[in-house]
Amino acid sequence: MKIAKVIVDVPLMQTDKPFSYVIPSEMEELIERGMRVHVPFGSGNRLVQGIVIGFEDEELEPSVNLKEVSELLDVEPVLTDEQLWLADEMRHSVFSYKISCLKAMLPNLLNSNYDKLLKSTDGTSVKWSQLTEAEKISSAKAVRLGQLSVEYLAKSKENRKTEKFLSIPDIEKLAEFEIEKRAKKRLELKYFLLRLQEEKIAVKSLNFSSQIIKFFVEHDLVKIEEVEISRTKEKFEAVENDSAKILNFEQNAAYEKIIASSDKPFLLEGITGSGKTEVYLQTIDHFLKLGKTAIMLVPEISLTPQITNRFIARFGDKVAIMHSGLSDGEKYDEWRKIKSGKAQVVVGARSAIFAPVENLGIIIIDEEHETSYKQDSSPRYHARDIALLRAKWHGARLVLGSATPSLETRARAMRGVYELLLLTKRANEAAILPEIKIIDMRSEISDQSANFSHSLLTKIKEKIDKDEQVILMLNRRGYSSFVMCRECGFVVDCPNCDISLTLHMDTRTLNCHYCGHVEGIPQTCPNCHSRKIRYYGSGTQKVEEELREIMPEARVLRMDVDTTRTKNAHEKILEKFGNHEADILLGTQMIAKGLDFPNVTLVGVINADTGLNLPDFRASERSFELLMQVAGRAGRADKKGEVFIQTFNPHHYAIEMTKAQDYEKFYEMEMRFRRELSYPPYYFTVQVLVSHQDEEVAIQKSYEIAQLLKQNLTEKAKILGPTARPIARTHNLYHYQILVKYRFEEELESALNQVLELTQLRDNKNLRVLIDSEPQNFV
DNA sequence: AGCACGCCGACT
DNA sequence: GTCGGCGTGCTC
Repeated sequence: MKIAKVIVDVPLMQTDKPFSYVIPSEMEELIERGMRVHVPFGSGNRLVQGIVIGFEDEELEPSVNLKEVSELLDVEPVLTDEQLWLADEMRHSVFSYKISCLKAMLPNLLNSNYDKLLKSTDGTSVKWSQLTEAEKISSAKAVRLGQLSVEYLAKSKENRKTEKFLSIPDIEKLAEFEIEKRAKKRLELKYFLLRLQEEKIAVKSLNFSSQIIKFFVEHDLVKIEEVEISRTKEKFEAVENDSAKILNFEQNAAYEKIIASSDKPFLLEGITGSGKTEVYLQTIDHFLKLGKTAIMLVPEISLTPQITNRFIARFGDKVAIMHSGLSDGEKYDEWRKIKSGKAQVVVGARSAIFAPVENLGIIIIDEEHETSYKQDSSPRYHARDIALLRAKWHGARLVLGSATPSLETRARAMRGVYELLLLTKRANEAAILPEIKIIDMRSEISDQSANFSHSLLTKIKEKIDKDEQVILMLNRRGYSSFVMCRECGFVVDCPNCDISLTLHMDTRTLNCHYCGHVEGIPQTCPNCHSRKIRYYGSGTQKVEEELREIMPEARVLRMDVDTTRTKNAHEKILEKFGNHEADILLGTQMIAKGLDFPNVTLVGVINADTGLNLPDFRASERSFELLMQVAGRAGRADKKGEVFIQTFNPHHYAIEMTKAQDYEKFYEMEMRFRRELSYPPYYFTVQVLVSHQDEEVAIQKSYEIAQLLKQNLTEKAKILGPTARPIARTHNLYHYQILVKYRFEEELESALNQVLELTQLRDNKNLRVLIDSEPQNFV
């Protein structure tokens, strides 16, 4: 008797282990590791989805009565052996359920309901769900033999995009077929088809009515087939081809080293404009030529057409793009394209690291310092860790690229764990580094404006007069707009969370960013009933208003969460700005990344400080990275760029090092500080977050947990807290956190698992415990 | 999560 | 006497 070990889709601690099911004999030769199944689960035998992770020949515990697998959901495995292994490896660090790890690797569509369409070579097709059990088995065998092809079908129609194509099975027959002279349209189509060069033509591109075409179909003169088309296809057609550029000496040295050895990962550290992307493109090309595949990770926020088009231009339809803007159906299309081997280059955000490519040659993580590579919900994996595992499995290269590497990465490069490759020159040698000016807002507050210094305003005017463009960044971290009464100072707070509500001008509502609570904007102060209640939209909106008042002649484009909510809004704004339909692009962080507008000669940072004083040991690092990055937007072509940074902390080292554009010095200073305070990269960190409705319970339990950790860890581990979270209450829960700093703790994993076990006790029913290894955000 | 088993209160 | 309250515990 053959038995399947199945991980069921019931994300709970008690069910987080393989369950054994008997494989019905007719399924025996079809079932494989990595396939999805339906199995009866629990006393009610409700059907749940599960993933087969292995087999046993004998049942290990004959005492338990095994049930049978009800249904095989796949004809070929949706998860590879490598992915099953990745899930096992991941689990040591993410403290999540195995099923969650597995599901993170599948497109959403496969995690929900869908059907399969079996297509035979003669064009007929049948839905899997309509087959009898016996037919299912014979069909599956036919798929194996290549007699049938299979297509997954979402239950909801809009997930699939097809187009009808026409082909001519027998041109002779068509030529000989007589059509009456008075049937002018039919004759027209006949001659059109006879002159046709292409093998297939899209029906919609023909200028003939469906009636006419139907006549040809009925006489077997033409064949119509419905072809699923990739939703992203249009994009490929619009991009012009591009070929490799000549590398400069440094770029070439980096290229040679990367292709030469896979001993250790590379850190490609190159200043803005040094041509990292060209190195990526050429190394990828090298591996493609060897018949291998590539994964290129880019932060979600920079996954703009400007970036993706460079890959499409170079590699054409070998590229699959994966980002969160795609619908489930589109993501699924791309996944299939990769899985089938049609795409060999995957460009995508964090989750693209799981792309089902085989024969991986190289993984590149651009802007490796970006925190978005760490998922901030379960499973809390870091794409870099997954990349290391995959590179190991495939013997592939791993390249981490950045102008401002994270301290962790750079420190590893210094210790020789990674090989450091430096690009110190701009690829376009004419381009010079921008000049950065720090404006001390303590002495320069303009009487005209609350946000602009006199010198920045003057400079903006000067640039606009010269017909050059300006980018203005408002640092929104730790700062959002709220409604306040001018009379009594009352601020509207969220009833569930200890935080003020954020104003959304587009929907005219007050929203809580934590629990999603929404309410209307009050007309009078709820506290003192004064009418002097004032508000502004997003910070950017307020700045925009000010700008319009001071400089009515300037054309301003605003880019923030409010203006980019709709699909493609992002792209449209950038396109407009690129066409010089505006003089000023005003936005939040999202404008700092990867944009390249040659006509931009001034970058202004309105408020450099907001991120600086956050209660997060990475606050300086983040600010420095962001400022360096936004500074890089100025003067990328032959025009010289200028950068104005407004700050109330002009002597903060993150600001001073930005002015000097000196990563090395910043690295040194920041490392010293991290060493003194025992933070990464000198120590590893893990955070335990304890939440409960009752604050007393939350406090008490978090002390218990801290105690448990102390008992199980060595004296060298440093346990901070428990302390209340910066926002102590959200969703009506009180949050307390414990931070463990450690170097070598063999018992850490088991101690943390013990903490999780605690939550299983009945008196801890309402206690929520989250474990986050190497947390990236403390606010 | 679901679902059943189980052991106490107010009802035809 | 019994219907049903939801506390407790298990799921191959």
